[in-house]
Amino acid sequence: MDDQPRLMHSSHGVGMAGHPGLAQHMQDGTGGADDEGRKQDIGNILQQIMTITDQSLDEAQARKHALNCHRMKPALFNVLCEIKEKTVLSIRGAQEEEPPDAQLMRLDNMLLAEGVSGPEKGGGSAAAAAAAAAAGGVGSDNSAEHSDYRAKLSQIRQIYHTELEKYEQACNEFTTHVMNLLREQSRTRPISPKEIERMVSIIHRKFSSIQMQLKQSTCEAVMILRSRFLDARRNFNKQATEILNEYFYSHLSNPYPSEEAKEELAKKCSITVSQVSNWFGNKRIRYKKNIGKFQEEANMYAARTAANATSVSTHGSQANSPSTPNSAGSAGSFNMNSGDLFMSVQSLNGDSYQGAQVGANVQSQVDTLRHVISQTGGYSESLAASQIYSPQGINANGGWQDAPTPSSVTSPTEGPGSVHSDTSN
DNA sequence: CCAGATGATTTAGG
DNA sequence: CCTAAATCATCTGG
Repeated sequence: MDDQPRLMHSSHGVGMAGHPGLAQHMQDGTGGADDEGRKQDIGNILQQIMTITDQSLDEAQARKHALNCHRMKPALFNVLCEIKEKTVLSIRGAQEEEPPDAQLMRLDNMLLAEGVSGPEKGGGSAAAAAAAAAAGGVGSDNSAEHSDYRAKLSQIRQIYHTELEKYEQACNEFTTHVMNLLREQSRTRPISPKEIERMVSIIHRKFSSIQMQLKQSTCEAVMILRSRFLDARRNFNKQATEILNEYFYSHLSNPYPSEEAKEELAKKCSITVSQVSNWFGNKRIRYKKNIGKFQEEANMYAARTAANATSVSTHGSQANSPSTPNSAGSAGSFNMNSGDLFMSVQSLNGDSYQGAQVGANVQSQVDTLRHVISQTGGYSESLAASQIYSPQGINANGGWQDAPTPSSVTSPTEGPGSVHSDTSN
């Protein structure tokens, strides 16, 4: 007798832990003579409950059937329904519609963007390529490197999909199982369809939280992969850098590519326009900061473009041989930035003055030539006097930006007529 | 490990 | 929006 409570709380979770009220009610029955008998009944019931798991299915079924056919059953059922309605409503009230999880959406978006959760077929390589392009692009020469990335990515994708499928399947199985169970039980206890729905949504929530973990770890894996394979090679490939540098040094007087020019460069380098912008932004600032450091580079590109643009007057004999770029002198003059030796190119530029369409070409060549000239020691001396070189736009207080008004500076040589020399592009 | 290089991002100004 | 400038985050070579 006094081991009943122990029984109640022990074993199999079949006990009445969930219904303390019931137990209480049973025990605080009216005292008196029949108390003993009542306890006996309760003991029997509990005993039955405790052994319920030991029963065979048939037995249980039979018992259930017996219960269903009990004459008092409908009445009892109604009472249960009534009680339930009261309690369930309060529960329902607390039940919130789950707002779409922002975190989950972010993960989903990312997986989609990475091509992990996208369409299975073809999505793989295409998405990988897209990701690659987005990640910094890269041109032709490293497609081999990307195959590795792609392989790993598709591996991740495969794992992700199988896991996801497994989860989904498990979820569905479990859901149908629970639903069947509930439906079955609804014959003996009141269960509204709403409740089933709620149960299902709870199950789904649980499973989706598991899915979220899966997505999260997949995202992490992809991120790691990316940083390993793509971001790691955030250096643009050599060719791209070359193209950009070429443009930069051949437009040194005004290294601000227009939108179209940016697009063109982006296309040529297979990078994005904003990457082109970034590159030029960085280049300008870094060039300006330490012009001396870039001399060698400048010479190289200047020489190259000058060589390419042969048709111009300045035979490349000197230009073609960058020689030792060690022109400390010119570097010095670059650095000094005193501001007054700028715009002097106008004399050269005079030719282009008449035709806007030629202007751009000429200007760029002037730029490159200026550098070649500044570099090739011999010239620099003679021409330095005539202030040919020095990055024209760069004055003491800074950038190319405020350069275009030569009148503001001491340029006694020319009239303001030929001003807009660097309105190339 | 460090310093330098380099692409990206942030901040502030126009 | 674009830019300059500062700064961050990584990668790289010594």
